[in-house]
Amino acid sequence: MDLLWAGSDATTANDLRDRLAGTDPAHGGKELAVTTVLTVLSRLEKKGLVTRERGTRPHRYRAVSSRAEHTAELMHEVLGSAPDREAVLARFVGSVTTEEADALRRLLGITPPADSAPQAS
Amino acid sequence: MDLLWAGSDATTANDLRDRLAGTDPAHGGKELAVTTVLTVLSRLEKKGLVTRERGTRPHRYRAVSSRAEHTAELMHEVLGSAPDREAVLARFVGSVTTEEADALRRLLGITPPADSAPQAS
DNA sequence: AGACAACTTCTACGTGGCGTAGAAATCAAG
DNA sequence: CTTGATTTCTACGCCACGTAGAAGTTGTCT
Repeated sequence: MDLLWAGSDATTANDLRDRLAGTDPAHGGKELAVTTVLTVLSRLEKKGLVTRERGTRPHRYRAVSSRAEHTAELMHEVLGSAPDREAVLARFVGSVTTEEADALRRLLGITPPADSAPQAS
Repeated sequence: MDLLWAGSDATTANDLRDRLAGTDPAHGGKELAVTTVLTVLSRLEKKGLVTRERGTRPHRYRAVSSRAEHTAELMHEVLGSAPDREAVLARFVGSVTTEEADALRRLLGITPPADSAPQAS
């Protein structure tokens, strides 16, 4: 479902519908009904994951945060759901692949001073 | 629900029931029915989050993984659900508190050679 | 052995989210 | 104004969760 996003941006329902059929070979050509897409979009909007420009006639929908961002948020949320963050982090880094650990080190190495507005691209 | 666990171990349903009433002041003394606990336990078991010793008569239930472990697993799962792990990690470390970042650095510094069986306590 | 109490399993009801979609309302354009 | 595109409303099925009662099982006490 969220997967509908996964990298696209500002589109109309119809457009999305088509895009889905192409991107997702799982359905074997079975395109979803446009209304389905709309419904999903609406629900996502209600959850704050998506905004839409209500001005234009074919409303344009856009993801509030990129997939990566959203996932990161999720992770953070999950992490926050535990009483002992440290412990969790410990297991987490323990279960992470070498590459991931590497990436983490790199990312933590630079020690970002604060946080900048995430650049699209 | 999972919260029922959160640190306990090998207990019987009844025991848990009581423990819940005590640990969770949210209910205002409203203890759950024992069967409720049992049901939850069963469902958790079905999901593999809990095992039980079926030998003893009051079956003893035990969490398969500690809360921390489970949370870490979840995080990992979430992380894995994205195509671009690195990007996610980047946002993640970006959104993490200083303490957490600290902990991460520490944990990554030691670079554990492999993983050892997680010791209880 | 028989009865009783404890324990577990089965089944169920309500809530809510997701995937899907049809019917109806709305709105822009010809 | 009629038409076609677009959005909203409503709905159905499925499944998970929280909660719990009824029934079955089993250990124990007399």
